[in-house]
Amino acid sequence: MKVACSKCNLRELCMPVGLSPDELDKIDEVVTLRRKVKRGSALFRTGDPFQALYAIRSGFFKTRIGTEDGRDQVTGFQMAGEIMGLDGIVSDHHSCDAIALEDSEVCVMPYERISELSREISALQRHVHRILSREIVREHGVMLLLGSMRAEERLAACLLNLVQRLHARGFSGSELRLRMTREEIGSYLGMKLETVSRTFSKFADDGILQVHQRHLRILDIDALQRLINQQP
Amino acid sequence: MKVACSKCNLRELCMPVGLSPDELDKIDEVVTLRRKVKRGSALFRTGDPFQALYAIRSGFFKTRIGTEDGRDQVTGFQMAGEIMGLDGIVSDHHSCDAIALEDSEVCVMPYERISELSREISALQRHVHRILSREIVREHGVMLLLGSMRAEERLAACLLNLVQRLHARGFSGSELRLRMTREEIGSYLGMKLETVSRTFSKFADDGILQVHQRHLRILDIDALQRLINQQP
DNA sequence: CGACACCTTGAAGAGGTTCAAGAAATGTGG
DNA sequence: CCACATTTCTTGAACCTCTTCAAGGTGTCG
Repeated sequence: MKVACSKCNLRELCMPVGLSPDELDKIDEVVTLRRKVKRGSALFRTGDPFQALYAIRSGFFKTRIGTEDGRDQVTGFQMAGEIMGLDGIVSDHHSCDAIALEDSEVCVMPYERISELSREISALQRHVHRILSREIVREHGVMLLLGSMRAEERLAACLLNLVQRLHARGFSGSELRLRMTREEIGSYLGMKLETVSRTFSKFADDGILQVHQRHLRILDIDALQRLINQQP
Repeated sequence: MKVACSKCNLRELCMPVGLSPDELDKIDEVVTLRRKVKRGSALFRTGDPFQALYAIRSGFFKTRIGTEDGRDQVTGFQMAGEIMGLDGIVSDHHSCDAIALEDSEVCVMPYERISELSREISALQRHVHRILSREIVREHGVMLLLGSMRAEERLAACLLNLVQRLHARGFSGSELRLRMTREEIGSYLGMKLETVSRTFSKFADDGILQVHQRHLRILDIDALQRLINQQP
């Protein structure tokens, strides 16, 4: 039932590499339990006490922040092997919602345990730092996207990013099934759902993409790449 | 010449609180040297090998990322007591530029030393995690700003944020001297310098702000606050 | 004092939003 | 398994915000 990290096929995504057998044994104690999250429900919500980081074992999530006045911003989409909950460290409370976009399962890694172990295993310490830093760099990229790109470029960048991450997990490098709505994509990319839909249609007209609802087939990946590498 | 961290008046901004005298002694070894950075020059640049984190002792910085096609996004403005360089941890190379906007001085904290010490001092370990997490949460806020706010709201949010951070450092809560150009503000906020200028003028017309070049006086801070708390 | 960078303002234009209506897919309950 | 309700997606047309282009003003530094 519970698969040890040391035997998990996602280990290279979540855990440091190059550990000694001794260290590998200890690492197995990081994950205390698994938790299933139904599509549409929350792994954690803004304000929840922070206790653990979560590695996605299977499924797909969005994270989002909201404001009192009802504004809503999707801050990212997360897939297998990625870590959620980093936002909670600073204040001991989560500052965003993590919502499953399909039935999912996560590995619960109590923060206290991670902290203790990374004082013993410097490779783990380094790994935790890297995960945090990687998220900062990822968000820099989103800021570039939101701050300086136009609608077509944003969507192209988002699709390329998704397909590349899926490809790294053994899925097709040209075909994907979106787990999110046009509205969620729009929220992430700072545009309205109608604009997302129109841009999909334009890509289809241009022969870059085949769009059937949430099934996408990328016909011309170079064209997508060119879109984001060219100044308007 | 070199002021020990334990005696630095910015200690509460950079360093963990509640350390034992013994731990305080060790903390002093984190900062190996100070480095002056002239206005306009870089503390580090994209591609530079990552070796240290930097705490701002005095001055003001911007961080920015660029792309091959000449796009440019300011990812943040940093002031005394704030930490830079976190982006470099993940890949051992910096992924943004840190540029001084006025003559500045930073405390160099070699990453190796921080890592070693935070294995010994769990308060330091926790502190490093918090700093990284805080940056992630800050960037979530910027994503909300860029993804869902309009020009006036963005500028209002930016000004409130700046003045609040300055206030926390003992400066006025209503008056400030900008260290950056309209273009840099615009890059940060995802708008053109003309729009920044126009929005300043509008705020002045509305009696919210006095604007004389880079000297700003906030006349109605509640009005600014209301601007960002109201849906369009 | 002159050169340069920075800022302001106007007018025209483009890109994206809003509002609206209908189509397609998905889920629900009988 | 089908009928119906609901959610999601697409598309059109009018509108609005911000950008672009342009010109002139202001401040700063050698």
